[in-house]
Amino acid sequence: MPELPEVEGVLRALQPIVTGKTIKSVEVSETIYNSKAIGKEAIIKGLDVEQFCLALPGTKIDHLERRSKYIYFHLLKDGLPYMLVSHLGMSGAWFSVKNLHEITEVKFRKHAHVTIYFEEGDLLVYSDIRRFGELRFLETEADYPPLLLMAPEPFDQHALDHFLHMSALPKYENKAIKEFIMDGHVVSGCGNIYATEALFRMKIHPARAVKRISRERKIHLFQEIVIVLLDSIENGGSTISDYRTINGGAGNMQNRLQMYGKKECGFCGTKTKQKTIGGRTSTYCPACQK
DNA sequence: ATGCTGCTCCGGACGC
DNA sequence: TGCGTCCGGAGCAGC
Repeated sequence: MPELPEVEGVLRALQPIVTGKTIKSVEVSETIYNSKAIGKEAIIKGLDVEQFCLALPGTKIDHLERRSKYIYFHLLKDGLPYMLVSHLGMSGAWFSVKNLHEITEVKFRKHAHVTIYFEEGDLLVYSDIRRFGELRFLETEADYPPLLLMAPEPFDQHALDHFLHMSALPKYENKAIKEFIMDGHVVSGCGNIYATEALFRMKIHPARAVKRISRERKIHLFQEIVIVLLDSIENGGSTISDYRTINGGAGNMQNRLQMYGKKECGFCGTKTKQKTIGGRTSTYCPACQK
């Protein structure tokens, strides 16, 4: 499950490979073509397959940017800016190869759904087992308004003020803290793994109501989220289930996690508990987290 | 005017 | 072996 650190890893790997290249053509798998043909929004969002495949050729990749869990491919065509926006969802991955057979893991090769051919001769392949990911061709962020509503980057100097401001809104004050910090309008890029870790490190019960946490503790919690995200980026992200970096690489952060996916508390050894909060499985230590 | 709930994109993992 | 059920980022329609 790629969260901010994993997406950052993908971005850093992708950047030197694709920057400056020109897209020659785009191919979409028969599976996606068929899903789209019966009206489903499978991976390619907002455009039909033909429009998408016609839009990209002739564009040059000017630079990449990560925004929350999205990767923006900033493009230029005839001097005009466009963007290809990518979200990996649950199981999306990019592969830079010379041909499809270079994707050695069968499950990724089998679910290769969008292939970008470069003028330079190599390919960029988007593979997605669960098809929860998305690709959008846009002129600007405003063409897909939810992008404008995302919380600031957690490392941005305004991010903490934004977080505190949101925590006082009626809409959020009665919410469970875990649901709150996993909301992309509140914190950018913090999913189940890092929300779980940050709350464990802070010894806060994931179901505790936002309004029952002091301002000081909220500030510390936000800082802990930033620390755990940066720690993960430094360690190449967490390689869990279907997440891969470019060309199938793996990170090391999964070995540093203390609560996510654990049977016993890494601190006191108590058997961990699981509770569904905001519709998502949440693991916590009933002894340490209050 | 909010804010819930459920639906939608799916296949793999798991239990019986 | 085979079938049913659960899971999940995130937006959105409908109540």
